[in-house]
Amino acid sequence: MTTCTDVQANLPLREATFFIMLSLTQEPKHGYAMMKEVQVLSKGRVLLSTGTLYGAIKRLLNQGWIRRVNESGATPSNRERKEYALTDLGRRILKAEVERLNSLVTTAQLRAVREQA
Amino acid sequence: MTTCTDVQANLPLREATFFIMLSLTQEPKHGYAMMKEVQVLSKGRVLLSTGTLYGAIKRLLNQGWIRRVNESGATPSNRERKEYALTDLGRRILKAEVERLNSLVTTAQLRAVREQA
DNA sequence: GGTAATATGGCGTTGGATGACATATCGTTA
DNA sequence: TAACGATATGTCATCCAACGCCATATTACC
Repeated sequence: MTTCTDVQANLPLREATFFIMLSLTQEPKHGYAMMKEVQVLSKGRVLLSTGTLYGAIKRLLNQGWIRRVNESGATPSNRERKEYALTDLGRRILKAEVERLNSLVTTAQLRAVREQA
Repeated sequence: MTTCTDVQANLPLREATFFIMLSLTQEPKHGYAMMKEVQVLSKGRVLLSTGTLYGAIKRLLNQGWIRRVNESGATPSNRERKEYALTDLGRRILKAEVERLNSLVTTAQLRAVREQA
């Protein structure tokens, strides 16, 4: 584990990372479910490859932003499924990122970015 | 020049790129001025290294997102200063990015990302 | 004359994203 | 029951933007 508890130092999040973490805000999920959720959350714009997804999960675990959640005792089958949840640190980072994003939008709109045409 | 006119395909922008382009929305600027402006726009959060700045300028020129602007005939001195401005494509991309960002914030806030503590 | 600010640029390294590949199970249906 | 698409997890090589470090030169000020 290589955790950096300085929230600001971990920003900005890349798009894939942002959506992966956002997909875990409500309840724990396993990888494949996260992939599908990201697709919905991003309105189809972000289609994670498995390389991105499982690479990110590995990294996020290592950083202590998500943690492994034990599936409730008896598995419905021997089909492998690993569930993950946000840690408190992860939740704080995600919150800070949303605030950063919000500030970005406000700044940009003050600049009145418009099409000339 | 390796221009891709598909605006959506060029998103998301990295933070440095976003701020560099945002610094050019009002009037043309030269590199060093862009660096200072980014510092202000980001409220001190983003301090570009010259490596990032001039690397980005080179790339943005190549992509056709910014263009070189001739300084008004007689230079005030022989001090080298190269000014740049957003192209129409660049402006469209920046606008699309702000919209993407705005959508991101809305989505995230619907998800109600809050601290538990 | 010295120092800080202005100004431009190259180069090697790092780290996250990506696409390709590999593997196995589950559910449906022909 | 065989085939097929969806579910599910993972590795690997490659790419690219950002970053820190270095180099260089001019301008302003004391």
